[in-house]
Amino acid sequence: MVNDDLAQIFSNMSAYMEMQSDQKAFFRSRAFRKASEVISKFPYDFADPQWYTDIEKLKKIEGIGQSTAEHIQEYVKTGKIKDYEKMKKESPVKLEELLKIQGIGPKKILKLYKELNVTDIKSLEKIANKGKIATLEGFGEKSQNNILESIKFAIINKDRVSIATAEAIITPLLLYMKQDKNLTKIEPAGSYRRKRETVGDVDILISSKDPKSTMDHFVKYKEVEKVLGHGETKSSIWLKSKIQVDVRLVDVKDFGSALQYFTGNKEHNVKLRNISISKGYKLSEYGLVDRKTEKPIESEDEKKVYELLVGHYIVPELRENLGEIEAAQANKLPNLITLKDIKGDLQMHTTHSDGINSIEEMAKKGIALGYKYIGITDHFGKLQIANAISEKEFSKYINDIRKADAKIKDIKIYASGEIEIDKDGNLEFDKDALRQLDYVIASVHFSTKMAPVDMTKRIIKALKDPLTKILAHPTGRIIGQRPGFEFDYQEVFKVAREENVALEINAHPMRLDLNNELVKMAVDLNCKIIINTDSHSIHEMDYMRYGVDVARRGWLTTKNLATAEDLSL
DNA sequence: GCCGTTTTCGGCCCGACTGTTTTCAGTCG
Repeated sequence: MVNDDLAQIFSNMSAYMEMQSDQKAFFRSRAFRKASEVISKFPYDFADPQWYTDIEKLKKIEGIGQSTAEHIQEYVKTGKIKDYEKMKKESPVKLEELLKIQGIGPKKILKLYKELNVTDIKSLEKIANKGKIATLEGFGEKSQNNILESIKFAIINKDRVSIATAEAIITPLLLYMKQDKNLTKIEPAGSYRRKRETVGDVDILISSKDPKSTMDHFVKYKEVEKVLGHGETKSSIWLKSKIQVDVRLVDVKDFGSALQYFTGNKEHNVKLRNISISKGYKLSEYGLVDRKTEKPIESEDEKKVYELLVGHYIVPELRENLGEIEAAQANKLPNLITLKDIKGDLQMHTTHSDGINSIEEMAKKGIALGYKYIGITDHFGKLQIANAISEKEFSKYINDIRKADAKIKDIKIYASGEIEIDKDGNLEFDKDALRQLDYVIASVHFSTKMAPVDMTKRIIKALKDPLTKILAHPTGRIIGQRPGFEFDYQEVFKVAREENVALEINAHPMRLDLNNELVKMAVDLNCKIIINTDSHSIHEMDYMRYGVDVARRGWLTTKNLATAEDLSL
């Protein structure tokens, strides 16, 4: 959505301003930051004419004034903001790139540039490896190591975008491709089809009655920045949104085996090919053929390829060579959950803390999604920036939820709160207040660099508090920005099971935490898993599907999917 | 740059944490 791009741009402009030292720039920086926050949470698409064409309407949004409103208009119309382009051009450093490194911000970047001539990640890494950062005033040995570690993480995650971003880019491209009347089949493949949490290049498989004209149509897509390759069976484009898309054209009769091949992953395919050999076949993107007679067995229908080789169809989400092939052979594939199995959403924020919609609005959205219940979980205690609920504000908070619950008949509204687990593993809020809630959702936001053994103790203690019913975003990772903190997952999961605490899959596309591997571990340990969106607005409640994708990739069935009843709410 | 007046200027969110210091600046949420 254009809002996400705008939010990112204003956040970057804020950083550029912060690099200047005068008072005026300081407050401009704050204004940009505020605008970025407001835009990122805004529930309607600015690209919709009813918003961007009406400057007075834009200015009514808190935090957006004349200048920001004009910038929004400019961006929707032209795809660029001149002031921002100017900032980028005039800056001696690649700020956007360097800001991805944890622990350094505009001020430190400026210092690194002035003292050591650091201009991008590459020069930063070089200087850090030479040990020069540790000698700089305000930096030290630890800062240097943290920078190096963060660089490694940033490099690994370079050029990958979240599944939600990829989806927003690919969906209109698929629609555009379908306008071509010669196109007979189209299906995205690769990690995108497997619903991986991040996507590098996107592979799309197509068939056409007229390959040449369909490929011409593809490379003429209006979002193309550069055509990287243009042939009759394979073309590649680099989109303005900085993502590469490869299209492969195959004969309709080979579509199934080609789709199988290009969906992967690699290890899964290797194993499948070995199985085909042992059965006297040969499997490639051109079909399943008899090894001796070279006679084609099956090529058009992917499902049949699987049924012939391993007995049952394996859905793309499971194709990671994590036991799915053996499970298919033994007729023990899990009956994976689907979005329809989700009966409610037990983590969301409202205007009582840092959300932008009211309790009633969230409830109505819940009804529209067909939910039986929702849980309001505003921030409590110390998180001042999140406008957390203080002990003084508590009674109004809980009363408001009870009132809304009494008023709105078609959905149950639970009263809860997202409570910080302090360094020692205690829930950081007045216990008498917490007891009035229907449940407590506990999570870690601070002091995340603890030794794993201490973090394990800390979380376990919180799980053993009888008030805790859900452990939210257990590892705290933010995709592409920071890895999760480490602890003894098995140990923590076992305690969660014993204490009947559900482990959360946070469905926000930047979190997806637990990830699929940890979901599988938790499922194997027979833990209860809950999927919540952690929404800060009604439109984020639609993120549930990303959480369901992770759950499916983690082999989750309804047996281990927690409901309100399971948590005895 | 935004906002709200005391209406065209003056004030603007804040606490914890980290790594660096020995009282603090920068970062983060």
